[in-house]
Amino acid sequence: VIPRPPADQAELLERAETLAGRSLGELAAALDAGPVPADLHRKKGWIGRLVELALGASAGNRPQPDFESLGVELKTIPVDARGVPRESTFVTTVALLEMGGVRWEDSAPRKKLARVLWIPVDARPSRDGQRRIGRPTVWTPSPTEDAALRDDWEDFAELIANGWVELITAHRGRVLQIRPKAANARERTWTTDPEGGLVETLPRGFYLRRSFTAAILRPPPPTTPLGPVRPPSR
Amino acid sequence: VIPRPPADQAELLERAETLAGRSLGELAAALDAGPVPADLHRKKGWIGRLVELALGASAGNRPQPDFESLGVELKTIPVDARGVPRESTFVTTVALLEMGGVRWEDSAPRKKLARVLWIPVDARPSRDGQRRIGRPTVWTPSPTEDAALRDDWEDFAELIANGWVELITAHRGRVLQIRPKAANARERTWTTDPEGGLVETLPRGFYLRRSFTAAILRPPPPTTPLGPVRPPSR
DNA sequence: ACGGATCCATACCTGGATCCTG
DNA sequence: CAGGATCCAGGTATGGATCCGT
Repeated sequence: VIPRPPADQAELLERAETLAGRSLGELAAALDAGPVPADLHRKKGWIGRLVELALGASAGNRPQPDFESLGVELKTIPVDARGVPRESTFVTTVALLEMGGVRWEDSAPRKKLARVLWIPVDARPSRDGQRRIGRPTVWTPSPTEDAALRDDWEDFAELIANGWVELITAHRGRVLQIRPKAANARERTWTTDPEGGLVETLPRGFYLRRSFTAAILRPPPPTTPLGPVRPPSR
Repeated sequence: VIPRPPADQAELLERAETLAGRSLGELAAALDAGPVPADLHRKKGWIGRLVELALGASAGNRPQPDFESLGVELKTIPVDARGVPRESTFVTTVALLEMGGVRWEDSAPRKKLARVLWIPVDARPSRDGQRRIGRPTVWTPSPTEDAALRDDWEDFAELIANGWVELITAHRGRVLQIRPKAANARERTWTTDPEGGLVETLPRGFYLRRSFTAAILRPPPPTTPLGPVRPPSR
């Protein structure tokens, strides 16, 4: 039972809506994807792959968007009972050697984030097989959001291009972070040092902060000329 | 039971001598390498890996020589009852884009062939588990052999550097051939065309002709001032 | 709470070679 | 017979993310 790729974005969103409310167990059974692993806490990518399968994403680990012809990237995101993300979101690996001379507009994270289909997934503790899929959100960065991402990215790009990648910690960046992305802390990749030579360093990835994705999933309430609406007091 | 790497070439050769006369079944059992596959005709590299294991070769698919610190390349070679090779011998992949501006002395096949430990393996049909390992030969190209290899290599290098790789068939080369090296004929890699642009083509490898390896495994009988020795007629 | 560290699946690549028609 | 085609194992890289100690 493997669905074909959706023909257009409307069909993709339609399908994503049909997933809302279904549990992981139901979905896996319907897709003949085997039982929900008992040790789901060690199968970190399992839900993401399950939803890819359910939506007919071009499977595999290719660098293209999940729905290449549609230009849509799929991201599942674990949320609490209120729909607030429990984790930051991995965006893409940091291409350390290519951070010089690339503009934000042409950067890998910008391309990944150009259009994202967010699928929230209930991540309340101890409910593995019963965890439910939430309602999807298609998102494209607003000018404000794009500017915030660009500001952070340009800060990182300058540091890295100048060989100061070791100064970067997860504290940096208002909406976008750089954190390790590797099998373990002994992994190594190449970067440039302040003198322009090649040196080894830990592979890193771009991540979106929780506060940023929280705002995406919870659009602000509409404001009126009279100010924010308050619930009637009884 | 996995042997450590040999300390020097003498130890390597010693160990290789102890393999002579043993069957694949015996060797596999001694190494705890599982049973000899029944469908050995589809496990093309199995014997090569078995012997690597037996001799403590730095396992895996790294581009280094099998015995890196010794500068020795290990090659098993299937032979008939007389010790004559039944197949040509794969040497290395053709690095199509790097054939220009490299001298034979610095080329990949030259490095691979600088010193080879040949292990003949009985390849008479229908004797799978009973096939026996033969006596090893350590070989370094003689000046004559090196010149023959160089001649062929330079012919190939010129063709490829000028974008004429498609003209190369296995008919070409007196001792060294170029033939496909790929999972199948639809595989593609890059090469340069006659105008210097990049085009896709089938990945290829260097192979030693049977007649060449036959001469390595069967050194010529000593000649005397009276001519070749003939068996006494009774 | 979150910054640093890590876990799993799978595609891809390389190195081991021999297969198999015409 | 041998030129063209192919087969398998295992390591590495990439993409899916969440884990977990302080």
